[in-house]
Amino acid sequence: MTRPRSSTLQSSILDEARRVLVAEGYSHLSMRRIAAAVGCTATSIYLYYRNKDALIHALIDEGMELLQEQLERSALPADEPLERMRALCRAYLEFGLENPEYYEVMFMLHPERMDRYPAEKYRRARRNLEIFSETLGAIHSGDAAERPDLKVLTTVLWFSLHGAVTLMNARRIDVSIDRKELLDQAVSHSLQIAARPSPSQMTSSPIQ
Amino acid sequence: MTRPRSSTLQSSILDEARRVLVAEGYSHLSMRRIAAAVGCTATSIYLYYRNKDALIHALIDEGMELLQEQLERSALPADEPLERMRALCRAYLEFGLENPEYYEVMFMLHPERMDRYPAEKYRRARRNLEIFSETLGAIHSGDAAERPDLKVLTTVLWFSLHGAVTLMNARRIDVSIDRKELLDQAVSHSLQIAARPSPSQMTSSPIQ
Amino acid sequence: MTRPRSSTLQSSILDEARRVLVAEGYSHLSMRRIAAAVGCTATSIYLYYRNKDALIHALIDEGMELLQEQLERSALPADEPLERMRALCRAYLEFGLENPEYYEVMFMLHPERMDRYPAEKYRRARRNLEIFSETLGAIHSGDAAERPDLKVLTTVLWFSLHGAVTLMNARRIDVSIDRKELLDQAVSHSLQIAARPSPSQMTSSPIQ
Amino acid sequence: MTRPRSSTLQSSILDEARRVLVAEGYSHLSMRRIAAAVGCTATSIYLYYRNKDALIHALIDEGMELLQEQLERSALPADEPLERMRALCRAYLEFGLENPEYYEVMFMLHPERMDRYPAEKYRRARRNLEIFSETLGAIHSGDAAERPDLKVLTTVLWFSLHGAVTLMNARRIDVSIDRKELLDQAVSHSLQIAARPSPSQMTSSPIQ
DNA sequence: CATGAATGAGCTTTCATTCAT
DNA sequence: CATGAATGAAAGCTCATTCAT
Repeated sequence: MTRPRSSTLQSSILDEARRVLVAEGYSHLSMRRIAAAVGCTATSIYLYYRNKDALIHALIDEGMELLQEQLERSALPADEPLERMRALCRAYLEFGLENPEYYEVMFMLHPERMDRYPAEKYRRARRNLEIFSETLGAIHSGDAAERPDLKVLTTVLWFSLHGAVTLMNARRIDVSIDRKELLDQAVSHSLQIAARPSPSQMTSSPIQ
Repeated sequence: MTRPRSSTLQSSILDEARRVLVAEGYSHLSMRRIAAAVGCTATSIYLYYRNKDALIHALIDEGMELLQEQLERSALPADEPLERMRALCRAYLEFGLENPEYYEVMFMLHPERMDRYPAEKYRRARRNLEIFSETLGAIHSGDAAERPDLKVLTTVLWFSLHGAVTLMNARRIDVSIDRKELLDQAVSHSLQIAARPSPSQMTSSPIQ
Repeated sequence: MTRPRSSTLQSSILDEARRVLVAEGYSHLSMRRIAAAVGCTATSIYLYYRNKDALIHALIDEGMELLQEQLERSALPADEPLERMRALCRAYLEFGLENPEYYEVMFMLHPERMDRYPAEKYRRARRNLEIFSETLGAIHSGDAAERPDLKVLTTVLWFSLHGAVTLMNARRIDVSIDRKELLDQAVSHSLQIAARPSPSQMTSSPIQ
Repeated sequence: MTRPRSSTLQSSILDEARRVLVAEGYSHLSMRRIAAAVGCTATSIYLYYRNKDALIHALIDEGMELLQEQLERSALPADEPLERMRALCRAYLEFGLENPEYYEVMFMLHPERMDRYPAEKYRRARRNLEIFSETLGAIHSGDAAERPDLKVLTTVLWFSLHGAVTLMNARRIDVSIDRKELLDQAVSHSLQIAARPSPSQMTSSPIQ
């Protein structure tokens, strides 16, 4: 009556799309299947999303926002940059491991495979990296001259986290390995980005 | 009469499957297309591979072997463990970046999504990790007591490399970042695994 | 309040339908597309046109009127019947060649394939033929007794012109043929209708 | 038993395609409909025709061949060129009027709307025009110097015939007109191509 | 006068797979 | 050892149209 239902179908569609995606993966996500599950015709989906890509973009968007929230929430209690960074890493891993298919659409889809990719959608994605960048910058604040580019460092940090999430989600990890310790070590290793000596030193004598 | 020509078709199929995979990507890898390219009918493929999954498993197998060869070849000239490790990291990245589709099938396919998955297939995959493990073990040879489990360390190292390969292949990296420097830094960061202090120290004061 | 603005949408729809037709062809003429272009919903079109056929009939009507105008305008300066006829032929060809999609809808649609076809719609179409008829009649004014039926002659003339328009628009003409000369000859041949000897002579000795 | 049936499905498909085409027109010709009518799945059609275009091309081809046969058969008994020409015109009209949809696919489809048009298919189409050309050439044999290009004359002749076929098939002809006389006059007019004076004369004094 | 929501039928095409031979 | 024939399911998408408001 107070029309909380006028947007129902649209959100049901997104809900169901997310569900199918999470449960069965990207390749099983079809318009028809969503429609069947949500109780409308495939055609109706097109009333709300111009095409399948648009629907997926909405999902990605949603995921990026969710991740951003989780990252920001996790970083709040930490007042020291390094602690903040550790919290961020943990939050990122958590998000990726708890929302594996979400994560997959967000970070594993190859853009060249999406016909129409709205560049604008990447902005929100970058925002998440910037959260890491800023914290990393705070840690390294003193020695701007000698450290490698902040963008590069952030990306390398991202590599670690992303590798952890995707390999674990793809069940590529030996089951005999203790999951908790693995995650701890992954975080520790990631944090070493923050402790890296300058690249010149690195090259000459990487270990000590 | 008893010439091994009968095995020709089987190997042609695998060759062609690999070619299609590398050239056009996993999503274009269909039985029909392989058959057309190899000059037989789609039906014939089923003489040698129970189904598409089986064929893909064979491809994965082959890819793992190829990667293993490349890793071993790259490590040969290095007689110092750390140099060896650096060579291994570089070789891994190179393989992943030069064979993106191959790499994807090898490491990004979710086993639970393939029907009838023979767990046995992963054995060869693990061999590749062992190459890293052994080198890592050699570096850490002295302090077995205090360092974290070798398997764990190797896996964390793998995270870094895998993250680098997949994010770069998925074109998720800011184009303004210099590719070469990024790779150098990724390798450097990965090598820090070999330089890690003991975990207890890590936890208390990760930097210093 | 009583301003004729209410007729605006109706005419916009027709305008847009014509534009889409001319620019993109009959096969792209869909209710949705028209609605999108005109800035209303597809549903609104049904307020003014019972269905797609009705809309198309309106278009045909309009096209017939347009053709009529062009024919009449072209014939104005000619005071001699034969010159008038030549002008009419040229104008007809011009119209057909310059508005291929329009022409197609006007003259190539099969009425039996349109549901609910209002035969009355053809009246305006016939007016265009009458323009030719009248001129033809003026040329032949003397020998009413022996010439074939004027309607028949006009139709045969129409055959020539229509054949020229449609084959050229369908790109069925050998590209090595000079377009201008072809048109000249087509007009010349059409004009021979006006110069035809009586049918009896025709049959006995068509040439000489 | 003597396997006259091995090619049955293929020919049934073509038969049905032709039937649908003739009965309901090009726009109603769908793979599904053909499959349903012929009793197989839509997929099976693709065993014999690579896609819808290929199927249509087969139809066109068939039609062109049929027309050629009819033209040649009709011309046989005539030993005088002009009589031969008259027979050809009549045969062409007959073919077009008796196989309206066939004719439509053959001559009214716009090639630019067919994605993949095999240029080779046009060869057979041209052969049919050449039959006219040759006969026209025989009539005009003496005065090669002054007559317009033979190709042009043939095309203009074709205009007349094509216009007659298409307008009649599209039911655009006033029902009060006697069909037989109309056809006679159309043939007569077409034959005037063979009797045309040189273009220069035409222009100076078209009627006498 | 106009809309928003929804439908159902339809489209071409691709796919992995099976079965009789 | 290999094929040719055929299937059934599924895909993304567009269409004209309706109905309640």
